[in-house]
Amino acid sequence: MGNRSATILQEHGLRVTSVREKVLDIFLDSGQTALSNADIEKHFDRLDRITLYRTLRTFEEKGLIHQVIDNSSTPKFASCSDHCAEHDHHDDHAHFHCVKCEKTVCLEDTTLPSVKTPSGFQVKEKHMVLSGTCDACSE
Amino acid sequence: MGNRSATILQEHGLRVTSVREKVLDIFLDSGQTALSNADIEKHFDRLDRITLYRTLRTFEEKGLIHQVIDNSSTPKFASCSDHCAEHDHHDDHAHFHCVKCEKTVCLEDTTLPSVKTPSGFQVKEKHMVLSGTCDACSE
DNA sequence: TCATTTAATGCAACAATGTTGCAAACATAA
DNA sequence: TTATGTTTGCAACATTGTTGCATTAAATGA
Repeated sequence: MGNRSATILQEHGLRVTSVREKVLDIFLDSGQTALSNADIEKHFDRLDRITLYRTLRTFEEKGLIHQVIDNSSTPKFASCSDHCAEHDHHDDHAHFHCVKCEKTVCLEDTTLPSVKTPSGFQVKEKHMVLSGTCDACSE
Repeated sequence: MGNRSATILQEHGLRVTSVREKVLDIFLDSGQTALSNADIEKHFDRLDRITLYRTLRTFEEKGLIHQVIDNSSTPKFASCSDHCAEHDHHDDHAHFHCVKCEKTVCLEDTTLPSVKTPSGFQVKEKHMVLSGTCDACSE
């Protein structure tokens, strides 16, 4: 019993607090969509922005979420899949950023092709971002 | 005659001012490396940050430079190749972001593979970012 | 269950950056 | 050289990132 987010928090060695539970719930419910700080704050009546900032940083450090790169200026995060470990994020699919509704979604079905880098370059992470208009905004 | 940057500015319908000339020169000399605001300011004794902000915005709007996505929080820009037009940037190669020296370079030799998107999605831009350590920092 | 320990929260405060308005300085064209 | 419109530099404010610190809350063991 106990809800899913509390379990996940404990598994990652984090204390279970109401803020963390709720923030994690929001990520778990967000599906394929990456969330900005503002997106998360909408779910709260009142949430200290510094607390959110630190919550997200902690979550990222512990491997619960990872930052999603897109071509907006607003940082966004998404929950990690199971193969993400602490300090070692893998997110091997492309993301799509809609320039109209500003949503950024994971394209789960895609896989990132390998790109050959010049000698001496050691690749740790790969990101691919497509941008344009999403299905809802293209109509 | 006159220098190259002045010509480019005129070709894009921009007035030739000392700030613009110098900023554009810096981009033309930067080779494969994308530049942050701070990188550019280093070349000046004293440069108003608002002027630089507007200069970069103007350059981007007119198609002289484009923003390079990387996984740092610092926006970076690079000069556009010839096939970039106003409001229509094409930058079909991957970029590499070194997490050690923070440099972001173009990997000119790479080409971005096409990724199939779900129906209804219209792709306008593609970006690929690799991160890790560059040749100089990997030793 | 309660007391102790340790971590999280909320607030103040500051830094950095994005952004606009406006007057003075400048580039361009006649 | 002058008239015109653009660019610049400054003031000012908004937003976000970041740290220190006191208060509050969670976990642990008795």
